[in-house]
Amino acid sequence: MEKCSTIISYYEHIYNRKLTDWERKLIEESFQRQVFKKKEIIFRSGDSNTRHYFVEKGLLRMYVIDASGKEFNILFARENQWIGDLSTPATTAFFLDAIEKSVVYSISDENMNLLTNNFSTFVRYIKKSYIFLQRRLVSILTNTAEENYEELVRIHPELIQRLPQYHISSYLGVTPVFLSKILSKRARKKE
Amino acid sequence: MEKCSTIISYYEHIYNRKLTDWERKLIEESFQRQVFKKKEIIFRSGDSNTRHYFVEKGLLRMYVIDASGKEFNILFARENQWIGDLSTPATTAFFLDAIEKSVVYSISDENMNLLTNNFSTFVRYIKKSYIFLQRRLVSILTNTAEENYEELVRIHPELIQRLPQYHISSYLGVTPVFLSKILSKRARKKE
DNA sequence: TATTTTTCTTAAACTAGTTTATTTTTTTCT
DNA sequence: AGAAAAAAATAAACTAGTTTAAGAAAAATA
Repeated sequence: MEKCSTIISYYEHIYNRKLTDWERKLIEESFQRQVFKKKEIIFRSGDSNTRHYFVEKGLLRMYVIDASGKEFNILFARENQWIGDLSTPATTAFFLDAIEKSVVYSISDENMNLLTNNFSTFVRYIKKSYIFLQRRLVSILTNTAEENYEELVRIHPELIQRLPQYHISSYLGVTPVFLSKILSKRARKKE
Repeated sequence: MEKCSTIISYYEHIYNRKLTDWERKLIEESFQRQVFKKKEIIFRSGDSNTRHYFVEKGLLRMYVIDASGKEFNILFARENQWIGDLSTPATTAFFLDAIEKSVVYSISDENMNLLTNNFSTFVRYIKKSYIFLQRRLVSILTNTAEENYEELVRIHPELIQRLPQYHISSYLGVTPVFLSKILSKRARKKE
């Protein structure tokens, strides 16, 4: 009958000690137990202030839908795993839904920060790196090398100037030969 | 003539306040100024205890070399950016080198943790997620879909049982049709 | 258990990206 | 400035992965 026992034992496991009454209270006030049916959408692209989810039972997935409507899964979470968009509270590009009927504990980003006194540079650094990497993975999964090149030109024009072409091709995940093809096609177009 | 002025102003910018004398002292004791020539290798795959690098001037890149000897860039860092392998102190899979002659401040992971009191669950969560994502990006850049499937079978056999095939194919970044081809080829092989 | 819906397989024609090799252009070094 | 080395372009034959479509198998539902 303990309200958040799964979550509390999770934290006790992580911290390797019993939680104080104050900590237990904070957890019980922060987390919200939710049940999702199979195929139920938990958040969708365009939503802001998405929450973090800890799966007690079931299976969730986070995914993107590209311009042509195709889905690409980014992450799954099963029992005792976390899932959510770390970009929160910013607008998310992802969808989260339940593959199986699932029981989860969810928490807002704000409360998550309170719980973990997230006020350090290192956290910002990892968080930023993570979000960056995530974006990159999505680009590679969803776009052609040509599109990824155009994006790079748009967002980091200065890098294009400073990098030899073979470093750019390697970043895009293609051969130098293929990037060269892309560039010559591009040059022909712009006349 | 101030010893770590670039780094100190970086932290003052991030924290949005002057640093205390104690903090300045900690920074001056933790960071090590280093100069790398163009093409100089800073760390290589197999090294452990790699450091974190903050670029004052120049351009660095972190990359993997796959089985066939091909390089894939994972990350670049220019002025005022951080680079390093967050998996440290574990053995790294990456190479770090200087694309241009570069001046950097480096710090050990241990000192980085002291500086940012990294003892919260949230940090672990992001760090783990980040490392996971990084591995995934590398897999997608360097392996064929077939190899990625074999890896998934090896590392998460239980997921294969629980996921419909089209979710697996989406995770691997290929079409369900192509995964089906892979599987039938695989079944033929194992007879 | 029969029916409907969802998932998986197969095939064939196609496209994105690779490989290897050769030539041209640009950069670096003395 | 001239020679040597590194980087980029081009071509042609190849392979990994896509698309569309139709049928088979499996799962969900009445």
